[in-house]
Amino acid sequence: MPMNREPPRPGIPGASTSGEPRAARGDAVPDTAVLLARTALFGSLETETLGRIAAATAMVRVTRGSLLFRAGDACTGFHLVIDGRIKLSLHSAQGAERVVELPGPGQTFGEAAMFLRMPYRVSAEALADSRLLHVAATAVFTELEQDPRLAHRIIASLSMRLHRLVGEIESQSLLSGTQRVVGYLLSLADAPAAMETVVRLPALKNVIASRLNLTHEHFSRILHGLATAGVIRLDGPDIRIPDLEILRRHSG
Amino acid sequence: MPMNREPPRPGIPGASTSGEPRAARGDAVPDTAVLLARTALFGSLETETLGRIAAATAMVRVTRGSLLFRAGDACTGFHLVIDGRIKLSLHSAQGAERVVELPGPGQTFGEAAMFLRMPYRVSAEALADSRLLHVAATAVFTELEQDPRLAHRIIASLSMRLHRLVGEIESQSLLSGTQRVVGYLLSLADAPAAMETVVRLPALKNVIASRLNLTHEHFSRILHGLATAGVIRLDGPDIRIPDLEILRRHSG
DNA sequence: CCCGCATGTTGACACAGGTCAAGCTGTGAA
DNA sequence: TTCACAGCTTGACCTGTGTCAACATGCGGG
Repeated sequence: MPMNREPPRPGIPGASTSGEPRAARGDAVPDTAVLLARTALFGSLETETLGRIAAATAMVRVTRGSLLFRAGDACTGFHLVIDGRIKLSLHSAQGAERVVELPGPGQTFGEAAMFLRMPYRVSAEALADSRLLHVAATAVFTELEQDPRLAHRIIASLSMRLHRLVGEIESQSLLSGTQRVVGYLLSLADAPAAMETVVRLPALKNVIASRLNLTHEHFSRILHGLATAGVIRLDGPDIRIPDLEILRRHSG
Repeated sequence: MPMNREPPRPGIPGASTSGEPRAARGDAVPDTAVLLARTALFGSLETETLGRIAAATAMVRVTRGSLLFRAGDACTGFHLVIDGRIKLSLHSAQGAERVVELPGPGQTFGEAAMFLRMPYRVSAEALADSRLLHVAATAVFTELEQDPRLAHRIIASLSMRLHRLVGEIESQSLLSGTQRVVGYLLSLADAPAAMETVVRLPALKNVIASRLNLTHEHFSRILHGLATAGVIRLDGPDIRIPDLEILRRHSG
């Protein structure tokens, strides 16, 4: 097996009954309701509401390389990543792939398709062995009737995603390849300090390249260009950034 | 003044008090509530709810070339186009422009910024003398508390927009210039008939070019390429499509 | 009626980024 | 230990699209 950059935590007891709603004693997975309460969508909801949603939530385990769903499949709910990494991608008629997003722990995906009651537009593949929660659409819809706060959250979350997608379009049409890479590296380095920062790419380089709408060859050249310019240093999957400000100013 | 492809209806009496919530007798503008009820957002809402929202709605008139708002401005509500045409665009630091959307009569914009309570991400400029309704955010928020149906509508509308934006990203990263132009022409020709169809570009060609992420020169060449290939015929702002199926199959 | 400017077309050329191909490197399996 | 292969790098080359510049066209205003 090739390099696996995000191995599952070593000590997870088998618990082979995947799809079980609530994790039991000793398992590394916290309570479903607790996990849901940590998301932007369900944070600070009433305990009862949360409980009912948790009851309609199932744990899903996917192994590296397996498909969670593909574009065109019916959508029965949305997903929350517990651990691992998922690749959301579009596919052209000729087979070309374009990675759209790489949700990791704490992130959700599939809400838009769920609320539209339309099939998925993207395919989802596990880049590492992953555990997710699948929240059934029906539960969300029934709670939505009752709780205006939940509606607020959903609206805010969708708007935020819309906002970010516009940013995506902006970066793709107005920025050069190098600028997109720089912007991406800066977005990974959430620390705003001017100190040396190390970022780890959340997936293999060819995946990141596609996420940035570049070929992996071009991405490689850009990275090495930045390295010879001295604004980053390459170290396998890690990228050392001596000074974030200098990198930010490096327009290309 | 240069060519104006979308002149305001000829016989609109002055009614110089712009910003008046409700249009009076004789004016070509229907009742605010009626206009709102026609949108996907507010359709089939209770009359009272609609009335309260209509009371918080103001008519806005903008002349061709003037800015409705620019990126970074605070957002106090969203807009519904009554007539005319608005250009929503992004601007790079170097001054390059990218047209994102061209909302016309019946279409809305600015919801995402409103719900996020964040400043606008795009600028809005009138491409023709236009009339719009501005719906105050406060009114939407208060009605949202009460009416779960409104919440549903908003969620559906945001999801739909998200869906379309993903399509935008797909077309930009997976399709060639010619394919994007063909796709755009087909989207303008809503008639699914195989009969000869005439579509009129909703804005000047340089604007459409930017909307498709092309230079106007390249757009011109693509259009003439399609014309010499025989799949379309050019006639100023009109484009005649002898057979939609043949155009659809024309990949490149 | 003519001038001027906005708009669009066309040509020559440049360049970012894609394609193809060869080779390197490190990890996992045998 | 060795092998095989996935991942990555590097080089040579190609092409789609952008840039720049010249010119056509047509509407609106003086």
